[in-house]
Amino acid sequence: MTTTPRRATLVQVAQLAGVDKAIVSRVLNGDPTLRVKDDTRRRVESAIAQLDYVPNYAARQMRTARSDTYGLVIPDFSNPVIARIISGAQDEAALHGRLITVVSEGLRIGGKPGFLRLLTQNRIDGLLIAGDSVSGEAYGALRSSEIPWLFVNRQDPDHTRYVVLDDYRGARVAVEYLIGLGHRSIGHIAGPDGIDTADRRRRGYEDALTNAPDMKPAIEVPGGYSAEGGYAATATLLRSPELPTALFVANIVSAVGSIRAILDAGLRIPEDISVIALHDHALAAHLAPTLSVVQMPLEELGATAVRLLHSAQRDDVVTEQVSEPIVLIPRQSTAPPPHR
Amino acid sequence: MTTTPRRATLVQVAQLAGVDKAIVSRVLNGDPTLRVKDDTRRRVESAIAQLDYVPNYAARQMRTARSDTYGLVIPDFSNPVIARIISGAQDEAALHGRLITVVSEGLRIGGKPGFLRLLTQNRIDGLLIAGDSVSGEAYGALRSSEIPWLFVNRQDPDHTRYVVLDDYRGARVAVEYLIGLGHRSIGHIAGPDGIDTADRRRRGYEDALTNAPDMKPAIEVPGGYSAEGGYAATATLLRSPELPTALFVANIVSAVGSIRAILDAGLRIPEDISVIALHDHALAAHLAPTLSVVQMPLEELGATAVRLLHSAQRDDVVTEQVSEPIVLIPRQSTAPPPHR
DNA sequence: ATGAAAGCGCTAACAG
DNA sequence: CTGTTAGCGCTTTCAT
Repeated sequence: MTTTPRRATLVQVAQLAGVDKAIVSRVLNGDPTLRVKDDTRRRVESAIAQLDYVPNYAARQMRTARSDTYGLVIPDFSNPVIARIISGAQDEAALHGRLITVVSEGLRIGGKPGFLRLLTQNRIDGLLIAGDSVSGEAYGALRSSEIPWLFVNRQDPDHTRYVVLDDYRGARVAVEYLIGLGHRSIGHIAGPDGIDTADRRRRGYEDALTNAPDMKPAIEVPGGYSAEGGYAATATLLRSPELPTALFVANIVSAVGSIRAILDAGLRIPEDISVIALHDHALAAHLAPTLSVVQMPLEELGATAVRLLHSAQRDDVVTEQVSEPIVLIPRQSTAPPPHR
Repeated sequence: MTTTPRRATLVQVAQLAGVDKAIVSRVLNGDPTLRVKDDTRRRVESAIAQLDYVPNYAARQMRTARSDTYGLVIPDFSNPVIARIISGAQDEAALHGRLITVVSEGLRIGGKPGFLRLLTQNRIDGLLIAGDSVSGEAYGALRSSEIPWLFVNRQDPDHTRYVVLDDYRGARVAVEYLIGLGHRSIGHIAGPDGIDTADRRRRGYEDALTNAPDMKPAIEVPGGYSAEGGYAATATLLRSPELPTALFVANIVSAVGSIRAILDAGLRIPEDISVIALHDHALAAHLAPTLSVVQMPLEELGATAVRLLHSAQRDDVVTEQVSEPIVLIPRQSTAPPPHR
């Protein structure tokens, strides 16, 4: 039988250093009001090092009622757009010495949504919501909770606490690029009806058309942000009497479905029709054809969300937009329109 | 000034119910040795409901030295294979009333790897490692830590605590399907050299060839598990003197690169060359052409990992393999070989 | 410049 | 069947 070496506590450090545990605690936490002799401080620090002391997080959390952890609710880990938001948020939180606990919105623990567990059990100091389905009862629980929260990439029902991307500008950049290539008839495979990100992209598309001369009327088909949705919407759009020469797809995942619908219809990309999508991800550069995109600042969105959660007061109105950098990445899927 | 309603504590519940807090605690935790009058139990339960009482998690954690949380180290949130492992792990943990804290292996907090923070701060009751880079010093910290840990989809350096997929069988299923279609010359775009998942897939490929009659020799090119790697390896392979009629790609992400390399070379899929990959994800059904795959039980892998972590003793040797369900999903990218 | 003391909210013996 | 007790390890206020 080997005895498991019990982890050192504050008291043991204090004993070794020959001081009271209060001193050790204050040294550890960098208490600015603390005045100690250099020698004392050194003894404390060497005792900490010698015992390999690490503060007990649970005890500290209990005492301070803080967890140094933020929660993040996401729709689904398999969404590549969300993945980049998580990365940005986690890295930013780490800069503040904090962790992020990510839960998917479908998760249920003991019959209740998993994120409510986070909320009520004092496990987090703040909550970010990047999911669609926090509404109704769950939103009520949020509103009445004591911890700060913020919607990410999505407006909250009351439009008071959210941070979103500048989807409007992203859409304009994409469509104006197509116009610059010479396209005069441009269709839009939109996001789901009634989702605010989709609305902003749609307005960006429409305004880009309106502000250019000689454009054919807008053709919009809502497609959802899935490959299936993109396929179906594009198939529908391709049956329009007036076939556009270019397509702006609201989301890179639906764009994959779009591309297949176009190729399935016997059309070539970009010879017959150009395609550009919003958001980038690793695969876009390796699809056939490689996909032109407008890359949106998703990591920055996640990071900004953490910063705002960190600094904003519980009842502040926070309505931020992240606009930089928005980058056009032309690849094979866009070209000047065909002569007809 | 509104006074924030302080959350109810165990003592308040006990007072309201007219019993001692110990009783409340034991009712709450379902202590099997507890004998109480039904009436008492009812009073306790109604007091809990009335005060909307939720146990303070930090206090409980401090007292019990358990956090009801497992850690999971991943290479990267953007990896679709990893995403499904996370989902499976999180759902299984929820069934046991536990949460999962996911950290990417590159994360650093205060100059140290983020997962070490989890480990030393009593934040987790166990750690799953699905990343590549937990080795050397970090692995030492793991070995000497008191909490149980388990490698997922990857063998640990000592080959004593891991759960992996049956990559060998997945590979055989894929290759034997190609053989069944009539292919006699099959190439392999392999995973990274020296990674155990890649080795098992390679052996499955080789054995499938060996066990079939009239097969042309194996052609293997290591490609990494990235789209770039798949593109480069496939481009190399296509310059072989003996061009295979089918390709088994070790990973779905690299398969995207593979497809593009083949199309870029002016070959058609599946008319000139068939392609099948290991692992499925949502996009595979929407690539052009849609991609045939062998779907591996990634959610089950995550869930099994949690179950093993949960039940195995700290020093048990755990070397599990998850084999069910492995499902062949034929799509457009595979067909009988061309007549030559 | 440092120590003493109180207590955060909970669980687990043990006593009755 | 139920109450009492003794902390878990830490931070913070107040003395000295």
